[in-house]
Amino acid sequence: MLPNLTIRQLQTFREVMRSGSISEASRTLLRTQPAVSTMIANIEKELGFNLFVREHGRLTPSPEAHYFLEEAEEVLDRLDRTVRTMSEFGTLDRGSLRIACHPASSGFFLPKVLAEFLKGRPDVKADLVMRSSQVIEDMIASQEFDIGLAETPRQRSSIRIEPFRLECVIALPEQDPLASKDVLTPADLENYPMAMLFSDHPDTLATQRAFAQCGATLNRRFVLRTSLPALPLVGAGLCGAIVDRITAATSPAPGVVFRRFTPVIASSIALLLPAQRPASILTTAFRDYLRQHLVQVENTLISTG
Amino acid sequence: MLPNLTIRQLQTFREVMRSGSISEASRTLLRTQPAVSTMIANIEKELGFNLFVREHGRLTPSPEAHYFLEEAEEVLDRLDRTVRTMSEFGTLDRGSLRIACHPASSGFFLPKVLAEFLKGRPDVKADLVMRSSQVIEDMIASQEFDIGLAETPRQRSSIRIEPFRLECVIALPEQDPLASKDVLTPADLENYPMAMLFSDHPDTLATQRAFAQCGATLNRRFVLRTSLPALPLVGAGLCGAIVDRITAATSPAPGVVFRRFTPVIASSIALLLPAQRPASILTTAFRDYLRQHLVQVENTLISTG
DNA sequence: TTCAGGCTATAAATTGGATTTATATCGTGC
DNA sequence: GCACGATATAAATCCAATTTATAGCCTGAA
Repeated sequence: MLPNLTIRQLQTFREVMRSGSISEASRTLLRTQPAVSTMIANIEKELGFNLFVREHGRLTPSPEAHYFLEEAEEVLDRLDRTVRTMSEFGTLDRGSLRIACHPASSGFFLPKVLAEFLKGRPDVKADLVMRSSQVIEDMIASQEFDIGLAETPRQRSSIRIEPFRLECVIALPEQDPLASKDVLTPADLENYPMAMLFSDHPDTLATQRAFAQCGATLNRRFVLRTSLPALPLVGAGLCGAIVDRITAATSPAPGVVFRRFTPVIASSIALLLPAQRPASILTTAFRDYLRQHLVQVENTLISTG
Repeated sequence: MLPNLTIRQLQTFREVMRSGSISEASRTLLRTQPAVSTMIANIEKELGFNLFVREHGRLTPSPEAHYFLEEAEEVLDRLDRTVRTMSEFGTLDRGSLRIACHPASSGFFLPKVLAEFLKGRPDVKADLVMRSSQVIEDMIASQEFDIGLAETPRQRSSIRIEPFRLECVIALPEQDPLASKDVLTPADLENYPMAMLFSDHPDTLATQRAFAQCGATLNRRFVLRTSLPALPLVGAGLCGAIVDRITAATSPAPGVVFRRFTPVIASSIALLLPAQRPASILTTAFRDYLRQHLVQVENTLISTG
């Protein structure tokens, strides 16, 4: 029959060995002398042999006691490391984040949010990748990644979706006379040189529909893969641009002003989370943090400068 | 404030993770379901975060729970090894013996006793050295060695001494007419060729005194450092020999018979143990075992063959 | 739909091991 | 010889773990 030792027994034994005395140990352990005395006696009973030789009312550790001390220290140290590590999960000081984001958020928005979130958490690992929205959907469904930010996909049982409705805005050179208006219409932009995304993109399609409905001519001067490079073009006075709200809210854009547009062109961006499996504490915290920032972008009014 | 985990909590958690269910775990742990349920809840409270997501009355482990499982297994394994090792001390299956013996016991007696004692204890280490009795005394006093067997030294506070009085015997060729006698006297051995130890040795001195007292002539044909090589000389019919009891009792001696001698020449052999420090369990057991064998040698009658 | 049977959670009662309180014994040093 | 500091032991107490009892929830079968 093997002995059955408890952590408390190991701690008590260690302290008795360190101090060389039961009374002394009882003081540092904030217990009474009999408590320690009986606990040591119980350990000895469990082990089946004595750890100390008692003579003249003093304790002398046996060779086995010295060996046991080394073992006990290792067990206690191991447990201590575990406890420390586990409590770091609770304080968000440990863990890993696997984040997949779509092009528009990958330039400034997500890096900024992530940087803020990780400030002061040197032991948190992060894996941040940029992919097309379709690919992100699969990466979340397959649980390769913990959090996705992409254009809202159709409902799938393997993904939890939190959508945000973000109006696109018009970027204009700040000197342009149109910048005096709060809200622009297709008529205002009749034949105005514009930078826009590729033809397939929903925002492009929606813009074309808006112009067509008003009978206005859309002048697509620049075709881009992402909105970000439009900003320097606009800043240089070469064109205006239809820009998603995330890019507009976070990217540096000297010499550019943003104005609202009617009819509203809303891109539906969503937080994607793997369904079924629980998220880690860190993922949950970052999800909350990210959501908060998205809500903020959603609610920020575009004001006339 | 760091959490304070117990072994029982770790064991319980591990079982819940393994079986994937509190009810199932409670069965294998031979406890009731609420006991396990509250214990898991308490672990979560201590850690400060949940390890399982409860939905539909089922548990799903969080990523942190998987990590915690690995940690818990390591702690438990470490403790398990400790417990196993410590209980081996109790069953004498582990430990080390450092034994120093004097020449007479080093040839056959101590190796035989040690071999018997270690039978079936593959993990016990032994260090057996042969030294002069004076050196052994110091090696025990300095606690370099655990057990010494040597000629009885004077009292020292750093050594505990257990003396044994062992009569020397006469070795004779079995064909010799003297072999018919039970007890020999110096007169019987008048001018008989003898193998003996060097002149300084107490047994040699005592023998010389005995012969002198009887006015008998002692014929020292062979002078040896130990008694053992005397036996083949005696067996070959070249001489008789004064042999210490330990050598006589345990060494193979074909063609040799042993007879008592008066006046008695007694060598005082002693078990030497370090004072002050407690002996290991294994040392204590071996000391008992060795003592028993010494008593046996002490009490064995030399019978006429 | 309902019912049986699986799961988990919670409250209250119980238990048992750890702890405290109280006391005895032994040695050492003054 | 006596105070002091050590350890051991017994009895009382306390607290955490466990059991008992119960309720809620979901699933699958009738």
